[in-house]
Amino acid sequence: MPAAQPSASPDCTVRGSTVQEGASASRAKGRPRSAAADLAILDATRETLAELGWGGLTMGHVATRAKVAKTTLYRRWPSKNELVVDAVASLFDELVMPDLGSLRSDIQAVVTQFADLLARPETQAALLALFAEGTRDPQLRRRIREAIVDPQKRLVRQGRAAAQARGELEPDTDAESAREEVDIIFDTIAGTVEHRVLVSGEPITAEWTSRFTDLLLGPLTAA
Amino acid sequence: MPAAQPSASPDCTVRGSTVQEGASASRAKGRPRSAAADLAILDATRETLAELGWGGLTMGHVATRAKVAKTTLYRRWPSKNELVVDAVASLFDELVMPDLGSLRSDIQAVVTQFADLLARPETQAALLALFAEGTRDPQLRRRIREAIVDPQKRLVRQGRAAAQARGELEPDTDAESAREEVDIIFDTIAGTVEHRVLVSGEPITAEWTSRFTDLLLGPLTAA
DNA sequence: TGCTTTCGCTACGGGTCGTAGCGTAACTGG
DNA sequence: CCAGTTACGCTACGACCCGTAGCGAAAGCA
Repeated sequence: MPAAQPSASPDCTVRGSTVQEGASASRAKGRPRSAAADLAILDATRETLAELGWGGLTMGHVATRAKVAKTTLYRRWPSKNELVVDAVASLFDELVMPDLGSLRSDIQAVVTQFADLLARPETQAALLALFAEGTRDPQLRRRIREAIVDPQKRLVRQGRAAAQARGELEPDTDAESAREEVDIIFDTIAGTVEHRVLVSGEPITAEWTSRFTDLLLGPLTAA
Repeated sequence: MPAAQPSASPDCTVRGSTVQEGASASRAKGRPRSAAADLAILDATRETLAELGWGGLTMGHVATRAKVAKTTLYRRWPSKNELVVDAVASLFDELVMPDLGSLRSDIQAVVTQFADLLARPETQAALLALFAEGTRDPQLRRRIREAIVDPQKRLVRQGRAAAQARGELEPDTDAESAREEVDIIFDTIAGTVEHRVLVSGEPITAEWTSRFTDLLLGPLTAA
């Protein structure tokens, strides 16, 4: 398995005081943080997640596995939740919107990609646990949305744009209405696949994907 | 808020040995278990869940609140997870399939009911956490499916049957195909509403429900 | 009146979280 | 080259929770 590329925002804590002082780009003064440690910690988090699941993920384990002191983890992330957000977010970056020539095949491709991602043990162990914590901690939920959920809405937007360019969909008339439509499509795809895989525990077959795509295409397939 | 009726299966552990001996219905011999304690524990679990969330739910808290010794909890449920399954399952029994005269209004009514249920703090705190644990513990997942998920599929079946009786839907041709259709519809409704409420964190408005229903009805609305 | 099982209580071992204190390592500016 | 600043590894700690064990007492049955 290829090592996932580091997340866009490796650090979670701010170096120095909270108030921004002096120049905008503060030149670090002391010993710089080890970038290798960042990667080692995130990798160790994903590996431990895959092997032991959320319940078995302890800061001690991660630290040992990353060959790093436990205190080093707490210097970067305030809590286990934030660490896992960063560790998991990068997994979603591999999702891409292909342009296969028809809206139907594009949707099927994305659904299949998402199903494969959810089949991986580290995703499976972390995603729902993270969402669960998010229901209680509004700040964590915001981080989840910013790092994981919202970035993936690009897939829906890209797919819509391609279909509009092909003439399969009407062009947008109202920006607000378009945004709501993107949201509803996204929630439907993400929620349904998650529920099927993680709750019902049944596999995503090609036939299921085909049926589900029919549902999503809705009125278009009636013609 | 009205006290929820007790779950169908109050006990989780078997009294006596695992091997079934003698008569089928084993007549209890010693001091019987307090039925009042069962209800007090389940109520205390829901209340604590609503106030402190999953993370704040400890067996000690529940025991204290139910005015019961902690050991009494462990005599009935082997672990926190199983206790919460029973405590939460009864919340879902209040969902009903109304017969409002059209498939469209029936769907909207159920979606609204489900959204209201998910808006309640005890449901919100417990459901995703439970699902998350279920991804790691196959036995717990089975209990979740049997106690929470599968029973609610009746709603989809009832709605379909009513629509078929009205002539809005074609009668079933193949039993297997019908079962798959029920599954896909159920996963779509449950998953999408859960994702919208619990992950995206946005409210379910009447307008959203209307749009989502359009999506579900699919080809029918094109006519 | 015995027998059986539950009940409340107290205490315990094992594990995790997140923090504090220390001496040392790395890097920067004078 | 040397002081200042920051990160690092290590160890230890208090607080909390889990799940179990042991005890005497209570509540039903034969």
